[in-house]
Amino acid sequence: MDTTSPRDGTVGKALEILDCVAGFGRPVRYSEVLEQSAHPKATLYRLMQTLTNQGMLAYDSERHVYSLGLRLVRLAHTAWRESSLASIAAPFLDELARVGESIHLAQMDGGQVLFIDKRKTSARYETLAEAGRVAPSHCTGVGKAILAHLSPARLERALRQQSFMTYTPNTHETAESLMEELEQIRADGVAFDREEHELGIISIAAPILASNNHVLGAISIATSTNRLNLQELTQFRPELLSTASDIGAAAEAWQFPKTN
Amino acid sequence: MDTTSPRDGTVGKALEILDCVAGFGRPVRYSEVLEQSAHPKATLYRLMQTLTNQGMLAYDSERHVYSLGLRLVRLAHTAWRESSLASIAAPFLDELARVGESIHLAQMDGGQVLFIDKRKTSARYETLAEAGRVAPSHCTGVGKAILAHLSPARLERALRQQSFMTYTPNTHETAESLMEELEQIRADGVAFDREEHELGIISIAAPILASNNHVLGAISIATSTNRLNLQELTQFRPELLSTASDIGAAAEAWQFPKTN
DNA sequence: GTTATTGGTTTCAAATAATGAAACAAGTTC
DNA sequence: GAACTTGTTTCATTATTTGAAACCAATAAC
Repeated sequence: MDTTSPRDGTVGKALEILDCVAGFGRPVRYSEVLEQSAHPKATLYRLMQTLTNQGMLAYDSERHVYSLGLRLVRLAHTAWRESSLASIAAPFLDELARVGESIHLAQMDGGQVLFIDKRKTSARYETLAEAGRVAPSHCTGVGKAILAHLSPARLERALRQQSFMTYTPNTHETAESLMEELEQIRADGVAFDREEHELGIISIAAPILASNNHVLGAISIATSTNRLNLQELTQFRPELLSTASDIGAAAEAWQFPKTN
Repeated sequence: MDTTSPRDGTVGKALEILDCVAGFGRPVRYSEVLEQSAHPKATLYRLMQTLTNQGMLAYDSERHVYSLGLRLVRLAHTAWRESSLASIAAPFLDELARVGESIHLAQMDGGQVLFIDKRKTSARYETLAEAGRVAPSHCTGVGKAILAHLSPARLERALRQQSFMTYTPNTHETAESLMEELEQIRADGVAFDREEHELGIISIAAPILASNNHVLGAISIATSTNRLNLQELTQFRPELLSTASDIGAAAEAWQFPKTN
């Protein structure tokens, strides 16, 4: 699972470590990172020291474990506001949420689907726990919707980054089988998740396109099979498509204010 | 406004650039960063190239501007979940939110107050736009609550990082005047924001303490002077204190699950 | 109580990667 | 078309990163 390209100097290595720590999904000891990392003891040690210094890692001196630092949260705040569709799409999502099912907004990030925003049916508040979550693209509605509209070059690269892990009996297992469906999605305009990522969860997704036909992201309406079946989910198709197109148009129009 | 310590190698410089880009609060041109940064053209150029490569910056090739990259959002997701009080505090905040005023959860990060989570009175959903926001600590309720319980050494360092910018007529202008109030806060148990950061906004805040008396963060109940006055806000004092203490206890008890 | 073992930290010469002055492109503006 | 402004590449010099090995501290084994 080699994520980043090997040669990007010292900062590349440092960031690789962040990914590694993130990958554990829990605070980790130095030695655990050492096992994963290809670097020798001393090198890794100093890098992690630097990262801790810089607030990118946090060190709990009582338990001797590292976790990701809060500086990331501070930076992500800005990233989210500026570099994602979230701020533009927010009002449209609010509107779409009135269908009464969960809404997702996602963008592509390194072959994976990165959830940028969400509207939930339940009233429970959620914050960063929701934004920032990642999922594979070959078995999610938003993922396939985006893949289907990628340029051949980008698609090829994205596919190479897929693991094609099988999550459910419905998951695509090969690039070929996926490609076939992508063709159909391109023709149809919407993508379905037919319990491909998680049994019991289905969704209908539409790509968000800029005028140059560049795909910016995707939105989906997701539900559980207990509530609705695919047939019933399809009824939201018009609203979904018009919302997606509205967001695309808004993104197009969005020019950051002339200087400051 | 020199944020990070000078000598932390290449990664330090790289991260400094991220902060710089974040500081603009909007997409920036290369030359704008160049002006701010002390580095020569070529150096900065390559660093930004690397960061872009790594997904820490995003480059819009049409408008020739950089913004913070989505990789940060992905990483921050994990950081937020693990390295902050947010996940532990969430249920307690939900409960406290029933007082009908806004609730904030904050931690200290580099002398500033970093908002980690929030409950709003209005039903409007908010995500990363809320978590990740920063504010000065010398003029906010949560900030002062935390400062008051910092060890002398940490307090001294935190104070050195304060700009003591005057936001309103009520803002503390000197360390001395602030220190005096901190003493009182320590005795009293809660801190007030008396329209020190923004006119019309007041809050009552309590520190979240671990058993070793280490301060982990703070929570506050904030409102506008249109709704309540300081006197009325004080009525929430018992609930605020007991919630803070509950969160502290929960954080104490929280041991990440034995391996995975 | 001594001896391994494991986990973490420091040293220092060698190797590599970062540096930055300057030349070079590619637009813009005058 | 000349003078800017802005962004990109080159290349010898320099400084930082590197990593084997030594070291230290704490725990486990004997």
